[in-house]
Amino acid sequence: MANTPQPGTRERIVRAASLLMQRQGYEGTGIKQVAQEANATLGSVYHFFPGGKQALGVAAVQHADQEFADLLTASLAADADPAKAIAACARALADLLRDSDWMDGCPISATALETTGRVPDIEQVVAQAFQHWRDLVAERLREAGFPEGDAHDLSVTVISALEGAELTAQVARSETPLVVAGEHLARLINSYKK
Amino acid sequence: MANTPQPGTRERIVRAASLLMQRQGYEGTGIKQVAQEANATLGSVYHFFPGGKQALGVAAVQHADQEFADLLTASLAADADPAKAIAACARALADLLRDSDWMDGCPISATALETTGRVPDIEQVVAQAFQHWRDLVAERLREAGFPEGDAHDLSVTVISALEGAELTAQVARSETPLVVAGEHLARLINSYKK
DNA sequence: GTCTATAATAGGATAGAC
DNA sequence: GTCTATCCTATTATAGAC
Repeated sequence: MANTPQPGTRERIVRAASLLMQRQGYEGTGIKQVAQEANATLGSVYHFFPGGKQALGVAAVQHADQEFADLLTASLAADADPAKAIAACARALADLLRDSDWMDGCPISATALETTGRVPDIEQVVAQAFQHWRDLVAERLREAGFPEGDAHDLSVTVISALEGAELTAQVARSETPLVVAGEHLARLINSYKK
Repeated sequence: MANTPQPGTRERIVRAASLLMQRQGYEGTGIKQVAQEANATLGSVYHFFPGGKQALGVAAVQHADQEFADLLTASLAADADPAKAIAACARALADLLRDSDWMDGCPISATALETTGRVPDIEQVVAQAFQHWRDLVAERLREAGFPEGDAHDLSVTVISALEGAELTAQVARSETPLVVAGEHLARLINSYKK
């Protein structure tokens, strides 16, 4: 079902770049390190990404975009009540964070903050990723009967709050911020119900 | 009243480092660039910070910690209703962000994400800063009559949500995420009232 | 305390053989 | 497509004159 036969070189490079940039940021990640982690050579990296580090950053962010979108889609579909689904999503993120020994937070936050206003190509795909995630939440809320305006505003806050809670949880090395944010978001969503 | 007679060299260096790391992150900021922006020489930077870049990063984060704590304290004191005060704080952050042409978001987020789990000295002062900010919010909520448990949980979510909304607003180049987060936080806080 | 010069290393990127 | 070698620049950090 899943499409993971054996990742080709290009895909290994993108995955390694995405993981390293998640953990160390864009500036903190070297192309040579990416090649090493991907079991590829520097020549292969530049073969697939003639645009250099920026092009690699763009691909890494797009990869992470889809990865988190998949997690979000699965979380949102797991419960008929979107409020409960989002609280469960926050707990799932807390589990992933703890299980990675607090290394794997939001896959694009670090890159986003380092490049915003300075690397237009990356800035753009980062903005698209956030919009993508908000759209998934908004659509789920509309499906559940929330009016358009409420669904939009809540989707903005849901993604913002999850971002901030993940950062906070990572820095504090504690699941609490994510768990509490999930509960508060559910409460907020329920306060708009009907 | 304010204590700004003429900043000495050390203070100019710390301020420049804090501003540059806010905008470009820790990894993206060079010591030479800090020296240049501070109108100091490389020798002066290493004179005041023999610990090198890490020591400079620690000082920059501590400076930003106090800076944001001052803004937060002023915002929280500006309204008798803490819910309204926090919504106003979010709007104030949106104004600052827009007025800086979306350059000046949270002063420590980028550094936090790049160094967490990798640079213990910086990780520690980042964690202290977040705790400091949460404490200010929690104390204000307790003052306003919220029970200890609610005040604690709400303070965690308030700082998390402001962090996430600032990141989101910066990336989207829009005040909306911060304004909406402020309104949602006020609504959440009011739902615990009494 | 300040300045310049420089060491030592790592970074992004390219060339060309295979 | 893959690999190695290399160029060029920037980076952190140090030395020592003033």
